[in-house]
This record gives sequence, structure tokens and C-alpha cells, in this order.
Amino acid sequence: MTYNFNEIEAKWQKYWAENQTFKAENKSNKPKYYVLDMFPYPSGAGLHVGHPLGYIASDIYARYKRHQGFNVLHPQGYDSFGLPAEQYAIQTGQHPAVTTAENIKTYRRQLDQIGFSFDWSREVRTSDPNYYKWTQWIFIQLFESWYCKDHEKAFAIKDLVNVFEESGNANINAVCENESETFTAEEWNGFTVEEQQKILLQYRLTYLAETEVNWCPALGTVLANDEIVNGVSERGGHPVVRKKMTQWSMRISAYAERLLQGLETIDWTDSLKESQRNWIGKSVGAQVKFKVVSNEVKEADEIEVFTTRPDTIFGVSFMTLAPEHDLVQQITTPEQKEAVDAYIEATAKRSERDRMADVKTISGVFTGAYAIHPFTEKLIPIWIGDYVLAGYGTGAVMSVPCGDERDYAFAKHFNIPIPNIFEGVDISEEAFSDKAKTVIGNSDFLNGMNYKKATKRAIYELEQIGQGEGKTNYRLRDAVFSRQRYWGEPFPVYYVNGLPQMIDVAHLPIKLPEVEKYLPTETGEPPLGNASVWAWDTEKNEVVSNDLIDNETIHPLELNTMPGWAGSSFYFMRYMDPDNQNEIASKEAMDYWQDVDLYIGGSEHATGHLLYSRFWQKFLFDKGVVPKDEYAKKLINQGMILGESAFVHRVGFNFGKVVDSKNDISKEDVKNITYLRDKYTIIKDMYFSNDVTTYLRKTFNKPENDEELEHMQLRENLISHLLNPILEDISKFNLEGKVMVNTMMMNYFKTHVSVDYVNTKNELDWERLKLEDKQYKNAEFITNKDNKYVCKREVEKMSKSKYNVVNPDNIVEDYGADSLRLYEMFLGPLEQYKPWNTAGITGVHSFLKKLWKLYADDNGLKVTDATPTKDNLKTLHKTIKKVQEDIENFSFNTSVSTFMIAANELTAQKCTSKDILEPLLVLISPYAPHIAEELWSQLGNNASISTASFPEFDASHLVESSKNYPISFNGKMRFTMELPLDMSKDAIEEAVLANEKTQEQLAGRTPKKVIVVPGKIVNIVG
RNA sequence: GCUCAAGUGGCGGAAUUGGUAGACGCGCUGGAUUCAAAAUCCAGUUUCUUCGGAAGUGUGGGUUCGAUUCCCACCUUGAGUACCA
Repeated sequence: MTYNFNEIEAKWQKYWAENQTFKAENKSNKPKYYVLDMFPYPSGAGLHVGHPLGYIASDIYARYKRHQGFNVLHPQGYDSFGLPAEQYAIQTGQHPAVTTAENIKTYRRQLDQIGFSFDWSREVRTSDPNYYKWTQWIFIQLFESWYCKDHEKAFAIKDLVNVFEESGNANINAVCENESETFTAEEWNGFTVEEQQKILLQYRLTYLAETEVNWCPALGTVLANDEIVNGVSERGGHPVVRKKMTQWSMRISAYAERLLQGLETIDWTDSLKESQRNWIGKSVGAQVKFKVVSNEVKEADEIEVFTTRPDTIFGVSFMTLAPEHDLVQQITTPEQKEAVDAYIEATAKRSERDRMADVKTISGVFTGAYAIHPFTEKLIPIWIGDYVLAGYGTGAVMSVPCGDERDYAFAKHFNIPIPNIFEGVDISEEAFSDKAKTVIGNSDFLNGMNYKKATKRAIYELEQIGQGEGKTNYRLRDAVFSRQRYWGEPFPVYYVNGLPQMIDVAHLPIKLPEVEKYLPTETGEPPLGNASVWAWDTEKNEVVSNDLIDNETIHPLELNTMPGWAGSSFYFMRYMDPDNQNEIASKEAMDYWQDVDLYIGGSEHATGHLLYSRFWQKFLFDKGVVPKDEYAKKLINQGMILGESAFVHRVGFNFGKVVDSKNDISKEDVKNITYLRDKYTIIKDMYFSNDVTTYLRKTFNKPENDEELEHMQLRENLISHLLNPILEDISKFNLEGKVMVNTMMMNYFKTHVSVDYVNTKNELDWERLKLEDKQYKNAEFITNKDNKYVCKREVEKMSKSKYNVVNPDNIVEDYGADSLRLYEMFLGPLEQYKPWNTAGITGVHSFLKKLWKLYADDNGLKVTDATPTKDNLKTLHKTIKKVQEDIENFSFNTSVSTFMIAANELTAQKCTSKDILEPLLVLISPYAPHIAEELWSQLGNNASISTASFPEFDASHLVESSKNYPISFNGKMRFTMELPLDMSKDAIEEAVLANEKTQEQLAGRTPKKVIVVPGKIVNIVG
């Protein structure tokens, strides 16, 4: 009986599928546990060995929890809408649905062969209409909701309408586009329906807003900012125009505070929480109004600023507005108009990128206008400067140069006074921004106060005079939700007189229409503009041909689609009840499963998916749809597995003209020299083994031994091999004596070569490479003295373009899924980035073979009913303890070591006892389920090992009677001594001091102190 | 610049509350087995060493009987972020 892993693995994968071993029930008396992997996007390239890392970890945990008696939900599905499939469709004309289905098939095959315990009966795909029906449904719910700041909760828009009808909006404290706009009930009731709808859009949690995009008519597409250089397209140099487009946005900003607070309640990694906190960007301060004086404006005009340092208000010596600020045109004086306009034009020309990249250049211009300080009533000059961002706060700042670095630099640059309002601080060289050490001075009623006190008082005083109030700002912006793409969820929206209307949820899903082309239309409409059947019939309630649009009963449908994060923002809830036709999931299912207990995935989603999905969850919680307002209790980021790229080396020479040449150098010669230079700067078809390049790189002026002599001899041979064709060319062009070749300073080049041709000893199979890759058809490979071509290796991200992708299919075929699973875990801590090195897999593979041999040999099963020895039991229980701790700490790498130690010990003990070997299988089964199932059934068990319960740890087997004490001198261990554990402190000290080795170590000195920690250590000081 | 994470043999890494640094595996060296190779098994493998020992966890300090572990400063690498008032 040998360990035939291919056969065993196929057998058990079939068994699990046929018996639905891992199907989770929505009704159970067992406690629930929900283990979730981040949604994969099924790319055309399939899986590489880095992808399954997190899946293996979550699978181990899921299997462990089953052994612990939990009802485990461990689903999998596909985030199947997305850009790559669409790009592929544009190139090949193949429908994205077709290529996506193919890719999913590959993914599924690859996942299946690794032996995951997924409940595939719950699979979802975001591109499936039965799924995106609910994406559209949530969108409609958001549209029909507004956010009440008093209750910190979303409510139905119809409740808001009721309030408007009865008492206007005076008593409404809502998150709203235009908070200052007020109306009475009479006014509201007098508005036309259209006017009312426009107002309501300002309150809805998803809304339409005009956004500027870069449109390139020649390319027929929208371009991102980084695809435009100097106003023309990066590719082809076509003109780009700015175009306003109406886009859907999500009012995620309403949830900023709750998204921030919620982080305190969930066990996610600190770094991930930190990025979300930064992204939300809460700052607490005050909004302050400054009255403006200028010949051109009425006294009533005022500028609002946001500041986090109202305590420094007496230090204001100027104000700065963003160049785009609305008031700039109004307040600029005629004398300054020219300068201001020129500056605005100059900054407008600079792309967003330039402006961000160039932080150091200080620029700005005076508007000629002044503001009045709210307390001192002094005049404050108003400047504009592009260091102030239009989009943050109010787009204006009160500049306090003594307390803010940027204000300081600006003031210095333009010679604006820098009044000091800090006590005992020198600000002649730099601004002072240390809040903790702040003592305010020179500031009237704030004098002598610290930051906290002064801030409170300043806000109070501002409120008294009606020129300011405490205010909190968030950096988090509303999320644009429209994409000009084909392969995404269509919006359940049609337009009447340009105003969006929701399709009734009863008619969902609105299915993605067929189009001829996946590109935007010639008029710049999104790809759905190509659809001929894409209009909504409000009477028949169905999608009809565009020809029928009459804007009476038949209206055009929305042409944008939803972004990638739409479908992935609630999939974890849908898994609870994926076939439900009436709800996202039934109440019973949600009440049972509640939320995700463990979520594993990459950290690249920190501020995208993981923030948006929290937002949707909170919204759905407000609406009473889901039972929890955070959907994942614990989240672990798996680290990336890096690839070991392989490189081949080429060399080249530098040419020089001979300076003191007696020969004249003709124009023709120059041309020929240039030709030679191009040809030999990098010699194209000659590749050098990495160790051979050292002979070229290193020279010995005076070789001192045989080795160095040999080195120089080899070098000479190589150089002449390289030089021969060059010398031939030189004589062919009659350039002798006119040109010289530098053989000491050569050029070295390295190129990625596919790791498929490189073995674990870094040797390149160049013969096969020449045959299979036409790039190398005529290449010459210079090998080392063992006739091997050695490649250089470097650790990089695994990617197709670096030719370093390792496919799990080959690994599974050669070593089996259990070896792959164990090895991925064995590589190192789950969260850490680590390089993949296929060579090391032999270690875990031979462990599995060794494990097998504990149970069976050539004569069959060798497990007996022998009574376990003390040592057997000690090994088993030590292993139980360690593995259980490891799994609970997600330290899977150390469990693999523990299994190896256990197998080594039991082999040495010649253990055959079933009482030991049977529970050992349960311990290993989460990690290597196939071999565990096989041996489990060989031992006579009929049910799957996944139904077995985890072995109980019994500490009594680990009790020892003596301890091998380390004896340290001044903290350094010098020798060990075996002593009984029940020996008293004094007796230990006595025994140790009596030992002759102690006397040797002391060399006559008297110990100053002896530290005895019973059961741990003895340390002698002296 | 700021924030976060991490620095231990040739390599991946271990040391869970401060208590024998280098577990386990790869690689390497030697040996057994074999016609040979693969596979398997055994022994060794941090560095230096006068073979007694000594030094040693990025660097420099500190706390402690004792520090990879705690504190301070710095260096390096990786990730995220970017004029956020």
C-alpha cells in the first residue's frame, strides 16, 4: 500500500461532491460559524500559487470549526462583472458573458483540485440577473432614503416628504447638498413636481450630480487624468475636451462618523483600520465667518473658512482662497484683476497631477480685498493660492503663519507679517504646530490658555457674535457610482424630462441589453447607447425598443452601468440564502447566520470594497434588512506570495574613436562606427550563464594564484569569442586604427526569462527554450564549465509580464493537493509577504509519505490495538495542544512543523497504536484532508472524517517529574543540569553550586546572587 | 513628508506572559543502499576559535539577575497616503 496521492485526492473530491459533505443548513441546533473568502474575480489567466493562500487558511479554519461541532457556512462565488472581460470583448468581439463563463470554469476546476470544503450549492455570480436583481434593489432603496443627523440613521424619503408638506424643511436636520436652502410647508406645496424632485435629489442617498470628465472624440472614449499629457491624449496625441456628464453618486459621506466609530467594534487589522480612518479623515475644529470689505462688494459678503485651530485666531495675518473659489471674481479689485486672472489661468492649465506633484513651489496672488478680523476688527488681506484646495472644507483658509507650516512658507515668500501668538516660542525660523505644548499669548481673552481651553473659548466667543461655530469635517467624499461601461449592472432607472425615475422593484431585474459594439457611441454615450432595445414602457412595465420612445409612456433607460464594487458590497448576505426570489435572504436565514465570523482576503481592498460594503451594510441595517450594522467580526489580510523571477544575461561593448589617430575619420566612417555601436552596445543573440558573467565583470591586474590565473585565462577566451565578429566587422568597414573597443568597462543587461524553463538549481533548459520561444531561435547560450546555464533569481510580485508565475496545476499533479496546502501554510505567517520556491515542497511531501508509513507499509495497514506508551501519549497530546493553539491564533505555519515533529517522534517510537494514530488524523485533516480521509476510512470509519470531533487535550500526559535546568552565568546559558521538579529553591541552589562545572565557570569568584526560578532557569551572578 | 508593518544562519522561518536563540523544512557536506539514477535512511551544518571556549537576533543607548521579546534614538526595506487648513 503506497501513498498514491493523485488517486486518493480524486477519490475524496468526488466523494465530497457527491455526498454534499460541506453543505451548510440554515436550520441547525449547532452554533453557527461563517468563514468567508474575499470574492474572486475570474480572470482569464487562471489561478497561480499565490491565489489559494487565503482560501487554504480559511478552509483549515472552516474544517477545524466543523470538528469543533459548529455548523459552518463556507461559501464561494464570483465577482464576475468587470473590466478585463470587457476589454477582451472590445478586442475580440466575444461576449463578456461567454468569456466570463469560460474563466469561471477554469477557476472552478482549479479550486476543486485543491480540495476546498466550500458549499458550492450557494455559489453566486454578480453578473447573474438573479443576483444583480438585488444589487438593483439596494440601489432603489438608497434612492428612496435620506439620512437624518438627529437620529444618525437613514429613513424613507416619503417620510421626509410628509414633513415637508406639513412644516417645510426648517426642522429637518439632514445630510443634504444645500443645507442653507430653507422652505416652508406652503412653499413646498406650491412647488411643481419637478421642483420638488430636484430638491429631493439633494437628500437622497444616491443622487445624480454633474461631473467633469475628459472626453477624447478621436479615440471615442473617456480618458483618466493620467492618460492626458499637455492637453492631448497620451496615445496618439489627440485633443481632449472637458465634458460635463451627469453621474450617479452615493452619499457615503452621510455615514462618515458611523463608519469611523464602527471600526472600534470590529476585530480587523490595525493597519487596515488605520487606512480607513485616514480615508475618512475626520478633523474637528470650527467654521468661522470673516466679513469682506472691498470697493466692489457689499459689506454683507463674507468668507467662510474651516480651521482645526480656532485657538490661533488672533494669529491670522492673511486669508487664502482656492483659485476656483466662487467669491474670487466678486472681491478682486480692478487693480488686481489682471494679476488674479493670469494666476487663475495658469493654475487651471496645470493638471491636477502637476499640482499634486509640485508641493514645494509657492505661488499666489493678492486679490486687493480685505476681510475684517471678527475680534480685533483689523483688516486682513485676502490672497488666492493653489495650496488651498477647492474641494476640502470651504475652499478657504484663515492663514496663521506662526502656527502652520504652509501658511508660514507663504507669508515668508510674500513678505506678509508673521505675528507670534505663542508664549515662550521662537518662530523666527519655522512655524510652531505642537498642540500639546501650546500656550496662547497676545490673544486678548485667550491669553495663557492651552490648546484645549483656548479652542473651546474661541468657539464660544465666535458663537456669541454669530461669526462661527464648532464643526467637524471629513475628507471622505461621496462615491461616483456611474461607469461608462458595458459589463456591469444596469441601473433600474429611466428618465422623464431628464429626471430619473426608479423602476418598481416588482419588475426587477432589468437585464443587461445586447449591443453590437462594446465601445462608447460616436456621440460619446456609454456602450449601452449602442443598444437598440433599451427603453422603458411604463404601461407594460418591460424593456422595449428605443424606436418606441415617445416620452409619454415610453422613456429612455439609463446608459451607465454600476461600478465593480456594487455587486461585492452585499454578497456575504446573499450567501445566507442565495436562491431566495423574494428577498436578499430570508429573515430566518439572516437571524441564524447574522454576520461573518472570519473574513480572509488581501489588503488591497482596504479603502475600496471594505469601506463601501460597510456603508451598504449600515444602510441596510437602518432599513431593517440585515441584523447587524457591521458584517464581519474578524478580518485577516493574507500576505502576498511573491515570485522568483529568472533572468538571462547579455553583454555589450562601448566604442570609442581613437583620439590620436593618424588616419582621417571620414563621414562614412562615423556612420559605420554608429552602426557598430548600435549592433554591439548590446549583443542580441548571446546569453551568458550568470556565473560566467563574473569572469567578465571581475579582473585581476596581477593574478596571484592558480585560481586567479585560470580566471583571467577564461576571461580572455570569452572576450576573444565576443570580439572576433566585431574585429571582422571593423576590418570589413576599414576602421582599423580608427575605433577602439573598451573590454574593461562592458555593458551588462538582464532580461526576464520564463521560470518554466528554469529548474530548482536555477539551471536553464536552453535547448527547449530555443525550440519553443522564437525570440531565442538564433540565440547562443554560453554555459559554465559544467556545461550548465545558470540564471540569476530575484524576488518580485508574481505576474505574467515577469514570466515568474507558478501554476498550482503542475504542483498538484507532481506532489498532490495536500502537499500544496501544507506547503503554502508552511512558507511562513499568513499575513506576511513571502517568496515562493517550489524546491522546498519536497519537505512537506516527504512528511506526508512518512505519515502514510506510520499507518501502512507494503503489507497493508499496520495499525494495531496496542496500548499506547507514555511517550506515544505525550507526543499526541503535545501535538493536540499546539495545533489547537496555532489554529486559534491563525499561526498555520507552526502547526505544519508540529505535525512533522509528531510524525518524526512516533516513527522513532515505532508507534502503531490506533488510540494514537486515529486522533492524529483528525488533527491533520483540516490541513491535509485527502490523506486524512483515506487513512480514516482505512481504519474502518464509514463517515467522513469531517464529522469527527476534535481530540480532547489531556494535560496529565505532559506532566514531567524532572527538568533539564539551563544554568546561566550573568544571563548566558553555560550548561544544563537534570533536577527533580519538586526540588525546593534552596536545594536547587545548593545542588547547582556544588556542581564542579559551576566552580569551573566561577573560576574562584564568589557568586553575588543566585536567581532560581523553579521549573524555568537558574542564573548565577558574579 | 506623514502613517503603518517588518529587519534573526546560505534560504523560508521558530522561540505564545522577558527565562536554554536558530525548532521545523529547504539547500549544502559526508556516509549507507544501488550497476547507475531517482527515492529512502543515517550523521553534520550561526560565526570565530589557541578546541578550553568566545561572540551573536539592523545600529547605538537604557531598564533588568536575565532582552529577539520592554523603553528611547537612529538606519534600512516594504506597503499605504499625499498641500485635508
